[in-house]
Amino acid sequence: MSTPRNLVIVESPHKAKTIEKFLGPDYKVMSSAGHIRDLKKHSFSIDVEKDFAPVYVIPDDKTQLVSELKKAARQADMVWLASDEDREGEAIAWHLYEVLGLKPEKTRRIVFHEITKNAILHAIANPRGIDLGRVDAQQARRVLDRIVGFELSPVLWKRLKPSLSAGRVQSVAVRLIVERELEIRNFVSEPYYRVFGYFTAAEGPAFKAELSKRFATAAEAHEFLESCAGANFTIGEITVKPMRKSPAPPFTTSTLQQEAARKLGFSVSQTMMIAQKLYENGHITYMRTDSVNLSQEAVADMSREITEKLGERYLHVRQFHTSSKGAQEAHEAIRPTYISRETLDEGTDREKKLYSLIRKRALASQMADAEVEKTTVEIAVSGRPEQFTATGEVLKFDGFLRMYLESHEDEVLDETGADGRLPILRHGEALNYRDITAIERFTQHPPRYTEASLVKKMEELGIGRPSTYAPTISTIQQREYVVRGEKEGTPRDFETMTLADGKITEAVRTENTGSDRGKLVPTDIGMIVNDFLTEYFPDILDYNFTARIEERFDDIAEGKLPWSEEIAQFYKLFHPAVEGALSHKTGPKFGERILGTDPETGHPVSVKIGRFGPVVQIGETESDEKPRFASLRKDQSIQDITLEEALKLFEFPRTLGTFEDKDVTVAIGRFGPYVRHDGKFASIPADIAPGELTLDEAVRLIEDKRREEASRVLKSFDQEGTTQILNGRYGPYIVHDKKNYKIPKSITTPAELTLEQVMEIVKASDEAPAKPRRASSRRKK
DNA sequence: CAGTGAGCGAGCTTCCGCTTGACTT
Repeated sequence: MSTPRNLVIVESPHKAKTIEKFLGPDYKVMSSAGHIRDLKKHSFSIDVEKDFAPVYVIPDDKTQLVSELKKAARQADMVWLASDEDREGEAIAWHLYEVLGLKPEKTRRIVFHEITKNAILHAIANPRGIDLGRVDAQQARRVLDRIVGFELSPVLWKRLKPSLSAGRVQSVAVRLIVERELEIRNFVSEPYYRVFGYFTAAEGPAFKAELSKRFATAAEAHEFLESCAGANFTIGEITVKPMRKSPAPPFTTSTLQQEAARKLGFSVSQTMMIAQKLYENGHITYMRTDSVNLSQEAVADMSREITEKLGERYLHVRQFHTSSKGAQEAHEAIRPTYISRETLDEGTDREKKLYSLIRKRALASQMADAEVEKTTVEIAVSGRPEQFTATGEVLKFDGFLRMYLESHEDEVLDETGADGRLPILRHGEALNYRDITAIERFTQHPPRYTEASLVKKMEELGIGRPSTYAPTISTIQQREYVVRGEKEGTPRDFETMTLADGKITEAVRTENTGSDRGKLVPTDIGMIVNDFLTEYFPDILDYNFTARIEERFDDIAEGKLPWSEEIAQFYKLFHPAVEGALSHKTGPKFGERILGTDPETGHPVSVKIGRFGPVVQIGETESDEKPRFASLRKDQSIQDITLEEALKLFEFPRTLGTFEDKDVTVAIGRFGPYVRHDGKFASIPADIAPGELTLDEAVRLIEDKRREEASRVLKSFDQEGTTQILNGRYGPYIVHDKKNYKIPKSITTPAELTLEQVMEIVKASDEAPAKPRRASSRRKK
């Protein structure tokens, strides 16, 4: 077998495989699997004194790959660096050139934005050199992010809490969430009344209309209904307007994440994992992209598909242009690789659903506008200045809607029923009312961010990249700056008044309000870290910081200024701010609140962020007496905890008395209140207040727990309990050597298993190939 | 997935963007 004379290096192994097929036996295609070199992971690795010289290393998990690339490069007559045409891709090409020790005459830099044979052949026919300007811009980006992250984070460790982190992207993401929460907190919801009427004309069914005016009070609404009782209703102006709706562009990473969340309920990281699978299996193009562009081949295929399946009338070839800040458009939009594949017959359910969403969105983008006829009818009320308005929409031509309907984040349930068809109505025609209802509504605070809407906002601000949206969202949750809300909300009454047959009846109905379930909510730590950073580093936390710095990177790319100069200018302002923030101030800790004094000891009581999170402290650290500490419960907040609530936290641990000659104590632990006795623990159920727990109740809990433990052991094979069959929350399972094993479904009477059978299951399970770990699993430290 | 339960005197922690595997609690 002769060795190919050409080596092509791309970023993704899957891309390499595809391309190799296009290029024939003269070409070997390998991949770098992303960056092959970076700043050291655990050290600053930037020499501030020497023009910010970066110390690059090849990470351990890349050394083997790099040596393979080196070997292949030596054997080739020509090496084609085919990393992506964006800033990072250019840097990857340069690192490859440096690390592999390539020679200029044996190296070419090529780029393509689509994985099609033509695009690649065209690229090979039109090589260029490495764009060092762009490489420098990347180095500046990299160095800046390292400086910001590695200088800010230690400030947080010293002033607030160890292991915290800050960065150009994550800190701004947290800020968005914190500020939204403050808006919500300060929002005062006002009630108002909307009025809906159902009317009938001479012919046809009743139709719905809404009063153009909203009333501020129940009295005004009532008065209006009263005057309706004896009023005449007459059709006023009728306007008929043709309208067109256009399809959305095909998916980018960000829009895919948003729509998959709304339409399929996927989290941002789930979407990316599923998309990765689809990509690896060759079903879709690359899933980390900011481009809405489609290759000519793809457009041609889609045109054919639309014309064949739906007819010429449905086709409308369009070119979309990206509007998002900082887009680098190294790839195509996300689309199916074979558009005629309507559904997948392999893969998981979720893969199939996501594929179909991607396909429909891509196809719809090349389809005709939908045509709608919108009719607006005004209805006058005699003796009143207010008017009702009825709207009807008739779809004249469905166009792209046949394929795909985009959904919107803040979709308010439309209570006007606007999409219905109105009966035939004439100007001046008299109407009868069937019923008219005034409903109390409340003004709404702005919505909390979801993962998906946060990604949308970040993209608008140009913060983060397609490859980092999902990781950033999990970082800010791992640091516990932000949690997904769990509050179910509370019921709220609202009034309704209905006029029918000349009589007004009133009723009170109930709705749920204030739920933050699944939404992103800042924690105490998130709030205080944000306050701290915005106070000391307002420039970095500015929503436009990234956009501004991107302009500087553009200057660097154009060669207007050496990158180290640019960084030096930044550092001159930034570093003193770091020193300032570090300079230790005496007095209360940042974000600390003094609640008052402890009536028993007279010592000050305060709440703040402690080593392990929010904590109440009685007494001062400097005093001779040791201060006492107690953690806040999960549902309590530094912002609004009262002195009484704080003092209550010190009621535990408390000894209730003795049982069987051993102390019975009640305490609050990491997982809620519990009773402790003789080295054993029993949780206190949520419906018993731990403060009011009596010794009798505690003993009962201990006995319950003993019973539960006794029934937990189905069978024990030895005294020490190294091998047992236990009854768990999810049915029986085996414990052997402190590891848990699943009992195969085929065994219906697990209590009758023999030791031999148990050991067989253990052995089989130990030898089984490791199951892929669910990436969504949150790592508890 | 399978059960937990402290303390504020260890040492370590940390960034953003490219990209995939490796691997038990």
